Amino acid sequence: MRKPTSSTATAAAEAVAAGGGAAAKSTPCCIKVGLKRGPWTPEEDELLANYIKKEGEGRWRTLPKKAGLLRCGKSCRLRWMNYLRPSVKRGQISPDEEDLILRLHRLLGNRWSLIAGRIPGRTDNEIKNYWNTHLSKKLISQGIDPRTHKPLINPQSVDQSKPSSSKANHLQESLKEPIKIASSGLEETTSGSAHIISNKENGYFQSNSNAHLGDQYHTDHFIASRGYTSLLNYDGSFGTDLRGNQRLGNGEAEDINSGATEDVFSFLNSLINEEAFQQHQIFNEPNVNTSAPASTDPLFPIAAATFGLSTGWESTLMPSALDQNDSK
DNA sequence: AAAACGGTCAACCGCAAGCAA
DNA sequence: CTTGCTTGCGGTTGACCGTTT
Repeated sequence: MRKPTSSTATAAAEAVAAGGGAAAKSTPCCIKVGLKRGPWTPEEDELLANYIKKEGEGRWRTLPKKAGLLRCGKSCRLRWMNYLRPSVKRGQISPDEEDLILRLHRLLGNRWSLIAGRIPGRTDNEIKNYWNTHLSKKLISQGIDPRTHKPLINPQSVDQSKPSSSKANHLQESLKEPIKIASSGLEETTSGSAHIISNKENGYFQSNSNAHLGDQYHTDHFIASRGYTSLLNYDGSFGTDLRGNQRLGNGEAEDINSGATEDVFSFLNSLINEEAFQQHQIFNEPNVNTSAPASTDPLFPIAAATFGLSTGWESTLMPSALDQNDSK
């Protein structure tokens, strides 16, 4: 990580504050005269860290003034979250962490904060950067689409007549048949398979899985048998607001391991740790017993897709309920 | 030696959700 | 119900730095 040199950082920030460079752009967050932007100085870091040590996180809007900082609250929060927090881990991403990021990304897509929440000491920004600079390139070099985790070239599924003018278009085009799954469950296709799709505006998380009708029933039982009663909707999406605990009242520190998100992470953990997903066995058995061995669990295909097991399923679970709240 | 180039990552921005008034 | 405020998220930018030409 590059540490801002005090002199250049200060000079840059001051230049911006003085109205030069990027200051010409509209900057609603720091629009007030005199607020600094750009890299943080060690002095500013110290002020912020000392203040939070005494008063705790939160109340970001008023924090800068109270801490004696010429920064906007947003900037302070970001600096604390991504750099100054004691729990922030420094140094290279380990192979284990990299593996985990890949798996979680396959499950969650660009939900950087959720991914970060499962990787102790790593921030969403760090993971996002690592993904964009390392992992996505790595996947591309392996012929894998970093967005879908599927093979990059798939001429059959791409309509070449349409220009890929945007990310959304590109992703939409990669969908063979974007099927909206009603609350009744999976929709049957002509091939007898079903698509678990919960298509966000940007197209993330679409799935062309070959889930058979009735699998939702099995999925529900899988979920129910583990106590995750509300985690999946009938459309195969997460039913819990994954961001639930991130909207806290004034002054409450975010605890990514508490509240509603705890359930989600328990669920993720179960996927990660589930013995079934370590042992590749046949999923598609007709008689699914809720107390059956994990290897027959109906979520196996989802997890298998998530964790790279070959089952014929290529689904990626889409938290559509989440997306209703997250309708960007 | 220096200019050009490309990669990395801290920081910024716009937007949206949650909540209180 | 509406409005305003606060906070958090994901996408993007641009300064910095190492490598190549």
